[in-house]
Amino acid sequence: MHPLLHSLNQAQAQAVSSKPENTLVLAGAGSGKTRVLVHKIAWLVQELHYSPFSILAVTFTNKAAAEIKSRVENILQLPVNGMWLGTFHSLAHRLLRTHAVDAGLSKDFQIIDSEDQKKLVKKAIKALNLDEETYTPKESQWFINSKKDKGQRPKQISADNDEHIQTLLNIYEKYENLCEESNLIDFAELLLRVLELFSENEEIRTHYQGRFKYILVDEFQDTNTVQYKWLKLLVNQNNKMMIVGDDDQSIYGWRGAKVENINKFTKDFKDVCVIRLEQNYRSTSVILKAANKLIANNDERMGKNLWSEKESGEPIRIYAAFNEIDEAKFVKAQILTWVEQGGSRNEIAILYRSNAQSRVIEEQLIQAGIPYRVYGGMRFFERAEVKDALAYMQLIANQHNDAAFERVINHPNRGIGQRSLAVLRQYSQDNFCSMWDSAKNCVSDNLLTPKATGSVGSFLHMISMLKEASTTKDLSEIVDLVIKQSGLKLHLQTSNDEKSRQKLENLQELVSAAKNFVMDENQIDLSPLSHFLSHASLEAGDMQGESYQDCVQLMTMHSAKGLEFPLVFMIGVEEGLFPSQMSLDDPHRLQEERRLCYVGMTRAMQKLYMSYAEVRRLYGKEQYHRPSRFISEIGKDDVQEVRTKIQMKSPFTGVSVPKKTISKTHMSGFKLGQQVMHPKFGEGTILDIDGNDANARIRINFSNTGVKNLILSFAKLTPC
DNA sequence: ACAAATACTGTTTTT
DNA sequence: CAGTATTTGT
Repeated sequence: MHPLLHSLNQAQAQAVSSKPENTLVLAGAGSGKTRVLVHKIAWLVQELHYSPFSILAVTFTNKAAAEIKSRVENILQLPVNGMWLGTFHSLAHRLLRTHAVDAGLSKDFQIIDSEDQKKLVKKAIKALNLDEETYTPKESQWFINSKKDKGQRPKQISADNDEHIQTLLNIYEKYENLCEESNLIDFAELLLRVLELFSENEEIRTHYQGRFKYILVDEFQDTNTVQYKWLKLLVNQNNKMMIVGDDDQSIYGWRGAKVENINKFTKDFKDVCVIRLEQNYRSTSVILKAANKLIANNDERMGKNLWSEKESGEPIRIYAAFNEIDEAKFVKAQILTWVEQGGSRNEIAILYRSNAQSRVIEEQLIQAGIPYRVYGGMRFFERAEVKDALAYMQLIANQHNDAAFERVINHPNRGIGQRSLAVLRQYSQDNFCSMWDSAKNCVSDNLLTPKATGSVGSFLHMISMLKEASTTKDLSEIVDLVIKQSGLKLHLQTSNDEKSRQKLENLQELVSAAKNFVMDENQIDLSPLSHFLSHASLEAGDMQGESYQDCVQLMTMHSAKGLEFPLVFMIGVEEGLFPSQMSLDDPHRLQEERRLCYVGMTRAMQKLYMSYAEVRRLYGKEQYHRPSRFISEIGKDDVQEVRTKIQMKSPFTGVSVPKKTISKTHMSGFKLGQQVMHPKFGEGTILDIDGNDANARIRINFSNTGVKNLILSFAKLTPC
């Protein structure tokens, strides 16, 4: 057998070694899809002698791209720099830099993130003199992006006599103008421009069709309309494509991803070979069985049944908490037990639907002295102080970037307030020029107060000086100069609180980032400064590299996709939270929530806990939730309830009931959650023990007969 | 021009 | 409740 196929199962080997043809690999959770992708690339190069230059591999995250790159290089034992491997966005970026003029862009365009985008949209709304109450930046931004994700320009959309839509279209159009004037491109635009480039420019299209002999796409269920069209334009009779994805793990529909693209692929392309990877190497079969049962409640699935050779494993434990604090305490207790038994903390993940849920858990973990790490939140290049510094750099690279100009003109304070700014804005609007030019003219024509004239003048001078310096100095020196000359550093040094210290540290970190920055050898014609700025927007930087500490991982179920942990807690599994309130009335969104639950469950390798709280403090109000429908959909077979509602009287009476800790053994010798044998009812799980003597009532969930309440002294129970 | 006070608003976020 | 955004007051 070929060494590349050695470690693969039959389906995986088929995907890797089949002769090049359009292929759909339906890869279930934990079925080794990355492995297939990596081996396929290696196979193409090693066995079929494809040049790396003729392979295009697309992923959604930089992390995934980096992983594929390093694993391929590891197998081939040679660098694969010639290969086009990256995210949709980074590839689009590269294409647009190479073909800027053909794409109708000026060479030094800059990329903006969604925060900058929102500001620009806001500006567009203001410029159109619209009421910001009826046309919120948020809604408008969402409108614009969803249209761009579908590949639509304002002119191609009909408002259907709907005044509201028509206005949103006007905002879209105005926003486009603002972007163009400042030479800015947002994330969606990056992709849309490439689509338009490919569809309108036959020469370029045929060039890339010829160049890419084989195209691989990861996480295909997450592609949006534009990305799909983009790929479709690249494929002709002479090249082939392999897409890898899992319709059951499509959880980004709200961001424009179209699961249907998987199905569409099999119809749009001729003779698509479909390969299913159904053997799971991650979870126990109990977990898989439950996950399969859950996802079976969705319709329009491609169909897939995960199985495992692993032992059945422990049942999924369901904990009915009395409130969110009780839930957190339960999780804490289980973690302590796990660690006591020799488990390590980074084997543990606590997954939740929304970020706000981490707080209560954090409080308990802190109290117990358990180290933890919360994923998500601000990323490095998104932090305000870092973006301030970057805005200076953007302005140095392009003085006509109004967004950058407005961000830094009075930050740190230079005494240029709303009054002066209004003059500058008005002038730029009247004369159709950038804020930079407006400032220049307002200074020379004395249109500002003497004080403001001085401040603006020296600001302009400073930027010009920095621009001058940027041509001779290297990148990290420029960054260093920027944070000093701008006054950002001084500003943070004077305010002497903990926050400022942290911010200062981040700026220093930015200097190091610049120092360590290596230019992508594929784009030599870009200045280091512009290159670095693009990198900063395209790769916001998780900063997850550092902490190697052994700590519990806290994250949303969305960010858990692709990861795996021996012990997983899914918390807040309640109607209205998970599935989320906003998804309850829409069957499609509800199914996406279910897929999210599926993703969450399939993260677990050995043990899975799911919990819900009867009452939860949310937005300052107490909310009563029912257990999530997802819990009942899993069924009873693979599940063990740790405590039932009998304990839940207290929230209604307002009197707190002494809580039973399940780790504590009851004086009867039995403890909650324990497996017992009854002469008549057979095997069961102890759900609750009420009372402390022989008259204690015991509640047991029997696998054959269901839940029964018994008197401890009469029930002849034996542990098993 | 800035700090303080008040109003508002709450999923998920690969780029 | 808690964070942000905007408005108000000096």
